[in-house]
Amino acid sequence: MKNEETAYAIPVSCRDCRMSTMCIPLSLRSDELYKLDQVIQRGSPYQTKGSIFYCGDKFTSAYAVRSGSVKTYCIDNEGREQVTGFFLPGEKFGWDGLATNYHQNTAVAMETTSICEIPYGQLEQLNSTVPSIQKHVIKLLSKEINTDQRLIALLAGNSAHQRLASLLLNISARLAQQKLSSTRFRLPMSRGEISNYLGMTVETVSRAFSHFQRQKYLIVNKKEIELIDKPALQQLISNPDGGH
Amino acid sequence: MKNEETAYAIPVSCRDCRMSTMCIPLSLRSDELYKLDQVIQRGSPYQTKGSIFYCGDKFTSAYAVRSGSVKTYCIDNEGREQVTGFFLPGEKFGWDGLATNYHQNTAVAMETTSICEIPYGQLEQLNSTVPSIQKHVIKLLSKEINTDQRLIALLAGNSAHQRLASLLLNISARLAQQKLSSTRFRLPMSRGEISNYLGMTVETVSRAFSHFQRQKYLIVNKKEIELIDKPALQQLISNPDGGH
DNA sequence: AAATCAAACTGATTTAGATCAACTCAAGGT
DNA sequence: ACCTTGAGTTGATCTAAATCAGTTTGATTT
Repeated sequence: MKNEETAYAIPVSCRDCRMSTMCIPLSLRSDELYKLDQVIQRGSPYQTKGSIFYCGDKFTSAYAVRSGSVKTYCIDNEGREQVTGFFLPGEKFGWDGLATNYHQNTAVAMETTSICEIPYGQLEQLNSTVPSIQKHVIKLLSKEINTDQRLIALLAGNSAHQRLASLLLNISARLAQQKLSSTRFRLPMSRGEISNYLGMTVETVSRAFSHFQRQKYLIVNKKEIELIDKPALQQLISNPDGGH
Repeated sequence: MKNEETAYAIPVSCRDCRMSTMCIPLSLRSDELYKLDQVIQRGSPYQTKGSIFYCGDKFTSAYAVRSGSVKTYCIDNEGREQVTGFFLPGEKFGWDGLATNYHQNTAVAMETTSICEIPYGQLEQLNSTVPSIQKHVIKLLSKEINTDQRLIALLAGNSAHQRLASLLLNISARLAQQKLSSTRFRLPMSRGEISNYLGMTVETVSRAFSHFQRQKYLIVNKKEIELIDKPALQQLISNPDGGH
């Protein structure tokens, strides 16, 4: 195991978890937190490419990333994989199965990853004693809708360069929320995963990175990224002639 | 007013509404239905291009289409409109504001349209006496996530022809759910709205329609559509060489 | 009925990005 | 150390769809 930073002891309670400042517990009182704690399961870490759940599995739990990262993807009509989301530490995923009771996506760890599992049935029972939880679930779902709709807008109306710039700034902002560096980071996903997510080819992603580097917007070395001119990237997205 | 079919009396209760078979009331007992009825507001119809709510409005209600049709759109970074959804009779919309308490979209009637308004605050209060309602809301949100993710997959991995074919078959299926003809129908949205939604230009939409007609997949006359070879359209989506 | 205006269609041309094809580089495996 | 393998980059070519430029149609106004 090479990812030293993920090989730490599994926290025994939400209170000890460094994610707690942006996780569900945020909105809970101490006694409520205790009840949630009893319900959340903390398994051993997933290896790279390890599946957390498969498309078609019965929906029993939602999940939160504690460390590492996860992608979700679905298989469209004739067999092609379509990446639907990337999830970084502190982010929740797996709610897609709630409507049908079966997961509509497969979730896979993109690196060594620790996960909190939130069994939904037990969460629902908690609802009677901790009503704020269901509200929280609704907020999470609604947030997911907002995220998806932003992606729809990105895909429908933007050029390849704009899409990649958006993704990079988006990841940067999400890392900032976790108090991690928003200018220097390691992309957990491969070029292929990026291209699939953004609806383009690997070659175009690669050329876009090279172009950004030539323009001195960033420095890229494989998955290592250093953003050196965020305003320029921002400008690229919102302003000029990139979209249709 | 030329749309005779929409100018009927406003139902006074969910029980009398022809949509009730696929609306929220579906899962309610008689006494629960009565309580819901007290809460839902039925205003006078909206005219074409009339706004139901604006992006940025405080979120107070979700909505259901009783007759007519609605589009939702948001404004992206620099001013461009992006259509995020089309809603047909029986379909619910407006949940997008739940996470932030402010609507992230503007909703506009695409023709003369009657709407049920579901005040969310009152719905939440109902929750204590009719717990199944909150479950229903969660299902609706989750369904919206599934819809959005299917659109993401469509936009990310499919050609212009495939996108249009998908939209047509999707609308066809949704009309079928309402016991309306799934082969002959009138599209409520303009070519411009379709092109925006599907991330292409009006010209490409128009040419795709012409192409489908030449291939005898359908007959198109402005907004009137008759699907004559659904299997061929289906084939086009799932099978051949359309995507990247 | 003529004039106006917007939506839709069609053709010609251009272009962003896909496809095809090498090549480089780093990580394991033997 | 050598071979394999897969991810990533780069170049050359091709094509789907954008853009540009009318034309057609149908609704609305005068």
